[in-house]
Amino acid sequence: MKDIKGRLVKLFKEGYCTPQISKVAKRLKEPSTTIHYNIKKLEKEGAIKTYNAVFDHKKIDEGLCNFVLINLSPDEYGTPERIGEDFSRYDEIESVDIITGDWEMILKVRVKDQESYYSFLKNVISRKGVIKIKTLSTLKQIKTSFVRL
Amino acid sequence: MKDIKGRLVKLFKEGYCTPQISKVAKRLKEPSTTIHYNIKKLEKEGAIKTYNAVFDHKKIDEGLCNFVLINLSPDEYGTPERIGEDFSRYDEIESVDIITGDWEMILKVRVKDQESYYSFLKNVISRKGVIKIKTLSTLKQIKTSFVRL
DNA sequence: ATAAGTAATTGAAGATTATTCAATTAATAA
DNA sequence: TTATTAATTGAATAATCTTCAATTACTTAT
Repeated sequence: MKDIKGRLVKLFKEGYCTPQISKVAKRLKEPSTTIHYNIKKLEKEGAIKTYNAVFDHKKIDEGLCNFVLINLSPDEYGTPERIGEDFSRYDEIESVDIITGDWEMILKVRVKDQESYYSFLKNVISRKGVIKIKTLSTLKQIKTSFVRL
Repeated sequence: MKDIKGRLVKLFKEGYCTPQISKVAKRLKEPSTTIHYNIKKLEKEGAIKTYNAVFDHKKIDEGLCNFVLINLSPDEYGTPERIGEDFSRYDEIESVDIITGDWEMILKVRVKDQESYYSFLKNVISRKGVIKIKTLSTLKQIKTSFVRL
């Protein structure tokens, strides 16, 4: 069999979706051309970056979700973006934010289980520039990407 | 004029989008009926919850993004879900997670500016059962909802 | 206040895409 | 092996998106 599922998940994480103009038109009780015009405008303005799927991650082998707080070495204070950009390339990382306070960065990481998290921590997150890590492990998710689960 | 923009944003936060079967078919070099079949299967399994838009929140009056760590009173240890469910109803809250460690819950909150955050903190987040709050303020977002910005 | 210019809304037509259906092939279990 | 179920596919239909031209609503400068 062809592993279509895995390839679909990969594509839908970042895009390959589109708005349903006619459904929106019916819901808002406006002509579909008006809806079309306004959506294109939002896209051109850059207000909408893309359209993607929201998963039940338990069902796509990403049952473990952790928030990861990161301290950077003082050498990196000037360029936390570079490290953040590197992290952002991994499919396992849902979000990367540079923050204020006791920690410089917070990641949201989704993997299969503790074992794969340990391996991801060792091989990806622990790197030059990262001097301290604190993991907040998610016990239950109630809302994600503005979607109630 | 009709405020179509605001209404579109509200709908697209939670859904009203759909996969682009023909684009996926071309990309994966499979017949579109095969793609269609596999997508419907993922939806039936519940692996895909919905399809939605990913915004540049700065451009939709949600320029301020904060992670909020919450301590609950011991009375609420048994039912953190109830408080989480209540929070999840607010459009300003992108995610709600119950976590391990020093804090019981973490929220991701998007509002216009510091003033509206202060008001949101006072009127929504500070409530019976919440005894301590710590805000991690986002200085720069590098990736959100699996999308690099 | 008015005119000129720009932006937003809309209906009708055409282009593109999703969906259904029936048939074939592949996988699984007895 | 054989029976049963699941997955893949092409052709036809149904539905949707997109374009275009026209109208209406806003904005700005005089």
